[in-house]
Amino acid sequence: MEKSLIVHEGRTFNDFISVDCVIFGFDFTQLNVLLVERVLYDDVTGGIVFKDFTLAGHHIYQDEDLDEAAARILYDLTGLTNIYLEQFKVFGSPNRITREHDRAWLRFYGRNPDDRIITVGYYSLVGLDRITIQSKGWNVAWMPVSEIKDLAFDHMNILNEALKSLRIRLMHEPVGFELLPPKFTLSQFQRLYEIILGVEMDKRNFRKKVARMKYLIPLEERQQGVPHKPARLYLFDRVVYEKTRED
Amino acid sequence: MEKSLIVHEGRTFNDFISVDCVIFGFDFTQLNVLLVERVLYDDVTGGIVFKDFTLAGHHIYQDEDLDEAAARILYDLTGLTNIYLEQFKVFGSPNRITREHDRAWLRFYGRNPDDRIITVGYYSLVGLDRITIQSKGWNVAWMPVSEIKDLAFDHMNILNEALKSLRIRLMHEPVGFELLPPKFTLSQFQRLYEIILGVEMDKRNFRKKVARMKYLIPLEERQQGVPHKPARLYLFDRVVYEKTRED
DNA sequence: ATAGTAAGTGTATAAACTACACATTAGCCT
DNA sequence: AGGCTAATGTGTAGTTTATACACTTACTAT
Repeated sequence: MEKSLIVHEGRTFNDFISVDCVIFGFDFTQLNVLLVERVLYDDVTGGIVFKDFTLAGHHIYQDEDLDEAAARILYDLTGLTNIYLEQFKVFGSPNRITREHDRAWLRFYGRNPDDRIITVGYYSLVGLDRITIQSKGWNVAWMPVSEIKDLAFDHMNILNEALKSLRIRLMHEPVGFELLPPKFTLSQFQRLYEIILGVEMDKRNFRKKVARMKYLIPLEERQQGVPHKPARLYLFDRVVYEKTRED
Repeated sequence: MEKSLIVHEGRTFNDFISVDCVIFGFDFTQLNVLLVERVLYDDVTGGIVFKDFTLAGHHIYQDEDLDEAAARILYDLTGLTNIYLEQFKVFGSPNRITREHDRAWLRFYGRNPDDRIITVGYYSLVGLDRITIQSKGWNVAWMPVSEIKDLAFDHMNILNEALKSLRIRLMHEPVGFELLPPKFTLSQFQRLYEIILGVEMDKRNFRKKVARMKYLIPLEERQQGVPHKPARLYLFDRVVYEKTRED
């Protein structure tokens, strides 16, 4: 452990703490995660040794709060602010990074793979339509959670833990709204629950349940351009929700 | 940030990460927390400048997992192993330690109060009768949560966050058993909920609810030596509980 | 024996959950 | 224009869970 050498815009990074953000997005069909491409080049030839994906993560600045760091990482990748971020777990095993290709990648970028780094995991929920990815030189991509088989470092584990937390949270609080556009149909809302929780739900019973949520505002507006009976659109009223929460 | 100098039993401490344990105990009357006395002595006279209390905390060893560190801290203070420990939040604000007496205390013990330390918070639940405090030179004490007005550093904040997590958890899972002796009465069990959640509950309705918990085993045994009708004793069956959980 | 104390028990009402089937209304196709 | 397709939208009956509420029982201590 040496004094930190990495400096950026006049601020010093803390080399021992990083934040990883699991950024979830829902496209009415699947739950997706925002991933960042990682490339290892050959020291000698400069050719590509491998490509894979990491979660959105970064070290924290020495004078930066953890929540701030998570918000910064989210902003740098998506341009979004004021998004709900949940700190769900810390990953601090001394053997977090054991696979040889992960170690090689770190060495290539001048890091010591034996340095111990503690990572604080956050997840955030973004409505896919609200976002135009601001790549800033990174190659980023939405990927369906169901298709992700492996990730860099221990990020697959971090993703799984984030999913677990999200599921528990979704069962108790209506966080699903965050993953949808401002106006949505009840079917879209139901599908979101079914996909994230991995269950099937009865349409009538689901509607009875959400009818009790006073913060779910039905509009006169309807879906347009669909080849079937157009569904009514709904709004999530955050103010009413905050009032309801007091119990 | 310099190379770590503190070495203990041949292992190196990580100076940037610590673990704080909020160790809860219930004595049938109140919810208590295990605290460790902190003393600041005068540099010159050696007299006591102040005494107060901290949570049970410690830096982690470089080769130690976070959960291991939490278990070690709990063991060192109570001699207990195999106790449930829940990692509930990370405290990493760059301004965690601003009060002058906290800074003075750190300086006295050779630390730089401006060093940034990230603390991972765990809480654990112990049945008070199971435990004989192993002080190992520290002055430790159980203190009722309701009587704690302030603690060292940001530990009051950590305690409050632990309580918040515990309450949420208690509403969803029957973790209360951990705070009671192996055999307990339903009134004790109910009082535990009332005290931790800060609510009053109806005796008959409470009993109806717990009657549905199949992992709560009624014994033939009864309370002895009480000046009123002796209550039936109950056991928590962990095996049945784990089976019930699968739903 | 009696007073004090906490244990233990039942019923009626309201709210929430589950299972289940058919008519409606838009676009699309011919 | 008419019929097809596809998803929307709605009601009821049975079961389980939540809430409100008061008196008898069994032990100890005086």
